[in-house]
Amino acid sequence: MTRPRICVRRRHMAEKSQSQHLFAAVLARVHAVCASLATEGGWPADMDFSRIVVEPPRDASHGDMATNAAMVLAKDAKAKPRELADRIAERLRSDDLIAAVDVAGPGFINLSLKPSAWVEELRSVLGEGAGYGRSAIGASQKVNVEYVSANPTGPMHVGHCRGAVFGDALANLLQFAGFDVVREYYINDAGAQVDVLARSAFLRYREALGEDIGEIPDGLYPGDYLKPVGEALAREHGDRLKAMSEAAWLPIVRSKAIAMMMDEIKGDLAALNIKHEVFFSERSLITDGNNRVAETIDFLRAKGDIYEGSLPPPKGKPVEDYEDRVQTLFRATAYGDDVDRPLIKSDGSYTYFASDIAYHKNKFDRGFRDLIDVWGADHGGYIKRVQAAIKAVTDGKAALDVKIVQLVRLLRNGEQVRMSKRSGDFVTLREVVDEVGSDPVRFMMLFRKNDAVLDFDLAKVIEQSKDNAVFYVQYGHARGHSIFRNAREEVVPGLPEEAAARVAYLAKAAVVRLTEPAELDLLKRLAVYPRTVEAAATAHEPHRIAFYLYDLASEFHALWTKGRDLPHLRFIINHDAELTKARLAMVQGVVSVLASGLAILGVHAPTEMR
RNA sequence: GGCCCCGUAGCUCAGUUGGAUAGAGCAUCAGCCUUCUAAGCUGAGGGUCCCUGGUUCGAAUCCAGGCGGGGUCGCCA
Repeated sequence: MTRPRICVRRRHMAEKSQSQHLFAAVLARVHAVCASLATEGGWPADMDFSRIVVEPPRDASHGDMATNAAMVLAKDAKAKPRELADRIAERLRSDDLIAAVDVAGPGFINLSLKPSAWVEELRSVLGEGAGYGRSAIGASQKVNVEYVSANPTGPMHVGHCRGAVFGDALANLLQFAGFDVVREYYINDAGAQVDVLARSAFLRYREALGEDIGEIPDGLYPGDYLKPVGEALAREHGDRLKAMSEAAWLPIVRSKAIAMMMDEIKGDLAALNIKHEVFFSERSLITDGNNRVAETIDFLRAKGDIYEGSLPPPKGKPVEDYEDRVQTLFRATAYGDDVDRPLIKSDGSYTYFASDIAYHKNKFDRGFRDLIDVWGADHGGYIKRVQAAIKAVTDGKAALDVKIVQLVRLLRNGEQVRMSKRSGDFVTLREVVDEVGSDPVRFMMLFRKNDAVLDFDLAKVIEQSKDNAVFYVQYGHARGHSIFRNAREEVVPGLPEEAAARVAYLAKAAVVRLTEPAELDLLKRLAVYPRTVEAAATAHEPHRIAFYLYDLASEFHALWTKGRDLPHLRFIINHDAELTKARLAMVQGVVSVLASGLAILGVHAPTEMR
């Protein structure tokens, strides 16, 4: 999936964000050195610096940061990588942030920063508070994130959960990275399934009026959740609907049922801490004054992307009543799809795909160039055709990234939770959230790449042990606050309880007293947070935040534990208030970043754990 | 059969968009420990990154082909 690269803009933004965090700051200095070497050495004017990166080396013994600048530029500069690296290294040595520079391997430049650099970064963490890690790479560009979009024919079930949480966290992440995000839900209220919903609700309506409706017939929705709809209809309309023809009552019942189902779905989502800004009705595409599906088809027809023709029979298992017929087709193959796709069904109504094209065109018309859809694994085969359609309908000016979330296997103590065979009786999202709470659901759904299948164990996610990543990370945050409480009683009585006041108080601490290697390691971990945010946002991968938080919590817990054997490493030093305050400042840094990351994931950051 | 996704330690999974000697947790083994908040800690062993070729300074990562698992394949949404 190629996303639009707006190079000029991007470079501009990169420069703007350079002062925002340490890795970007060092990258800027590497750029500056290379630029001066370029003018002196007469390197080609169009040399590409964009491939230069500054990143933490995998092996910590190589220093704090490494850059590939020499290897990337060697060819264009007509120099050997090692020699070029030596020249770059020589100039970096005089930098005030950098303590040591050496050249290794094929031409890596390894940098060790002065301890003061990390300590300064901690000052930034405290200075920026909740804003630390916020990025400008989004450049306020509009992004539409469409997720959940469950059919309004019943409550949400567990299957919807992962996409809902993923989409929501991704939206949070993009917002934090400086994008102008709209969270959107597409209500499929136009297909045959909502007519089935209406007929099912009508039965419940008759039932509410005292009629014995017996068994719900096959093909209708049997769930009890439609009973309140029937009752509401009976209250509002009495028995008047019964006298009407189906053509007359169906729209009335349908819109009532859809409205009540959407209320229920919104309640389910609220239980997971999810709120969309836009609920877009599929039906509104054709009923809202003008028929936008027809308009879109005309638009494509004018471009020559629509024709009447027949398709080869589907491969795979033979279709029972396959009948070769001429139909209205979108020339998807011209835009990278495998076959052309029908837009109008044999009964004359639009296919789902036809409305979907109009819907995505509508997003484009609303000013979005960056579209993200979150779908379930069973929709993988649908990606190419929608991307093809968007290419056609926007002249390639908008790009759609489809994030597929894989299946979740619901377990309890290692045993798969089976859904009952009786249709209509499924495990609802609400049941799961009620049982384990929203935090474990959200965190565990995000503690895995979206395209890998996930086991979700109802028993394990509420365990309070190190094996449970949710607990482990939240406890890190709570432990920080516990340390504040103890410090207030023992050594630092003036430490404010209120967060902003405490941060301001600790920002004045003598952080230069943080000199222990383990402490500096923790500060280094904090310093990669902004970088992690940017990388995760660019890749559309919120799971990276979850893994980062786990690592940060782990390092924090480890340092705490070291204080048991080595009392001089404890955060609270009774005879030294100044050192204690410096360490509390570090703890505050950890607490701030944990809170920030958890907020992106939509998980609470508790100040104590029962 | 076409297309899409996945394949990394015994197990569950990361791997910073192509970087250096591939990492973490669980499990196993060996020591230590009983706390500033309840999660114990430190270390060790453990690898054909599914296979074969290609691209280049450099591949778990990109490309081609194959193997294995899953999903999907007119007029469902």
